[in-house]
Amino acid sequence: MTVSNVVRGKADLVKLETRRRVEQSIARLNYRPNLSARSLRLSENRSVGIVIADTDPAFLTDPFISRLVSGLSNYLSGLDYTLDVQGVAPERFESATILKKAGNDALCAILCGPRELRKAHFDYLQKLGPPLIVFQEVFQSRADNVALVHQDDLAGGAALARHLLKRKLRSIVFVRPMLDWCAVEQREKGLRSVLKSESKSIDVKTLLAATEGFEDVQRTVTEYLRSRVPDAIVAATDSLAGAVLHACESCGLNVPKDIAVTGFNGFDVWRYTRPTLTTVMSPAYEMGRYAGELLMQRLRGESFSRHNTIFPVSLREGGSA
Amino acid sequence: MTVSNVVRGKADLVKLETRRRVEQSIARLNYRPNLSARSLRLSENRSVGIVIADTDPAFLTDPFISRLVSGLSNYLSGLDYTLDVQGVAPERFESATILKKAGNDALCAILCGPRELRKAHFDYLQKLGPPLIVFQEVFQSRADNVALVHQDDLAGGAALARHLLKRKLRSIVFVRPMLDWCAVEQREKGLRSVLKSESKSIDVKTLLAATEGFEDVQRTVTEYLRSRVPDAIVAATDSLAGAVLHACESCGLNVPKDIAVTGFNGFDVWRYTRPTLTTVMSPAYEMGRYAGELLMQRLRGESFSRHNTIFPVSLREGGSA
DNA sequence: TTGAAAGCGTTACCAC
DNA sequence: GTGGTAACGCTTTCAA
Repeated sequence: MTVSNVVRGKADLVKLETRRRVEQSIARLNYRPNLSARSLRLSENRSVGIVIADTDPAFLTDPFISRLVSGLSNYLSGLDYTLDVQGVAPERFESATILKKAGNDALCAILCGPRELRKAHFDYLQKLGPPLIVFQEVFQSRADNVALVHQDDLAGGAALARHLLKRKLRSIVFVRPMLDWCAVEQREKGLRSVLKSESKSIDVKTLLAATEGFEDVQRTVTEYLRSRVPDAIVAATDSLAGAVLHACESCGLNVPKDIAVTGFNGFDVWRYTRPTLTTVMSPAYEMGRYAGELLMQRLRGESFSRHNTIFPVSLREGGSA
Repeated sequence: MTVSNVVRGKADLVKLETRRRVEQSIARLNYRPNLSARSLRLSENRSVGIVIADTDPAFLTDPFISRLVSGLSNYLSGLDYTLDVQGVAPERFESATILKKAGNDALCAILCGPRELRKAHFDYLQKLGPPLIVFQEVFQSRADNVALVHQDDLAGGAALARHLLKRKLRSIVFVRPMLDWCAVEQREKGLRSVLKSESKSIDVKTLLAATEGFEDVQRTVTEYLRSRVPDAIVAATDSLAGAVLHACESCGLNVPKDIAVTGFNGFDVWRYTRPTLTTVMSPAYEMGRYAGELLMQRLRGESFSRHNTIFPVSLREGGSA
């Protein structure tokens, strides 16, 4: 017990000299306290898990995800909490190690796949028990252990639409990957709703690329452009937009004169392209950090202060539209 | 015990009917096995920790790091191991939560900062006890619980130098961030060694940007270009190279005609720029995956099959040099 | 085929 | 100030 008191810094409970002796032994023996034993005793793991559904093995490569996870991780580290990260294919979601065994005080998740599948995963996560934050989804839930955190992709899509309407538009193509993400659906929805209400005559098409990979997108768009050239291409993300720009270039189109191009999630890519991208800025890092705050509040015994948080986004004008 | 046998799938030890009953109760009670208790009993956590030293709070944003961590995480997930991820400022390295408490079966690390500091952190990590893999460092160690895994940045820098020597060169600038990374040092070393041996008359300067941030790099390079224009700029990474391209453009320089530019770690950025970047391809994902293999081998009781693994890199020619 | 007992390393509680 | 005792949930061992 005295050793335990020293380790945990209960300085007033231990005589100075005893403390010294204990500290020396700790240094000599290279002792580190066993986290499992501590967790077992306190029934508190000081650890949060995040499960990320994605078909891309390099799931942390997505700039939105990497920023969100960084923000969450840093906030938790500051409070001496650990973050377990696991990527998982959407079909295998429920068998993720993190979910099968109870080793985290709270869970976070990013889902993808068909809406029904995402809903099923959402329900599964809720039933697991521990406090849960799901990012970038728009489900309803009245469970008190669940909170949703997402950015306002609907408004983002709408803002892009309004921006594009400054030029005369007859046709728009929305390019997105086959894989379903709630955020992408919302972007398209926001875009279409403004276009429809402003002008019935604009032709809006959706173009699916097999994956988010550069080649797939470039090929799909190039093929499309061969048959007809829309007035604008709205890409679901900036990296798609980067591939779209190349497709336009290879078809001899000038952006933005012949065709406008926009992205989404302005992190870095928009700066590198020529012209720079008109895009929508995403507060991904802050969302991760905020989720950490919500969770810690909840773990302190309070209830979630918000069950649904929507982060605003902002249009950022580049040269591409 | 019977319950335990059911949970662990020791089917032959339990009568079918008993198993059914247990499974029903598990479903009804929403039971998940407690990982801490299991770890304590088995003295095995089924978890690996990775500590990443970085001054950038969004430490997972770096494309090399995000790919490496994804590769490691996926490999571990496949074996039902968990990955704890923590970013930490180099000054606070030793106080990282993951390191203070023993909660992982093995550790991984990516270091940065002045060489002496990195060495100190390396020694600290070794003394912790559990099997350790350090990425992107070139230290020596004969401890049997340590392995080093890095890519051949020396050869990468040399390859770039040889490529650049195809044009007549009088002066080269190597642009890098203030923050020290072993990989960056190696790239510079490889570059300089070839330049020196091939031609004594080439002037090689190093230009330090305050951070890796786009604006910092662009400003630093633009200012430099105002006083003189070298024949080539070798950037420490692709994202620096992206900023360098903008600086060149804003100074009215044509790349590659007036000046050559190269990057490093060809993941995505090189595709987006105009012209595309001449860069060096990095096997980051594979390095993470491979580290996972090494660790699991080691945790199975064998010793590290290799204490120092060097991954080859390859030059990828773009339009910028 | 089932289950009782012991012990993994820690901390809350309490007696000294 | 110090340290004995019990208990956290699990698995190994062994007896029933």
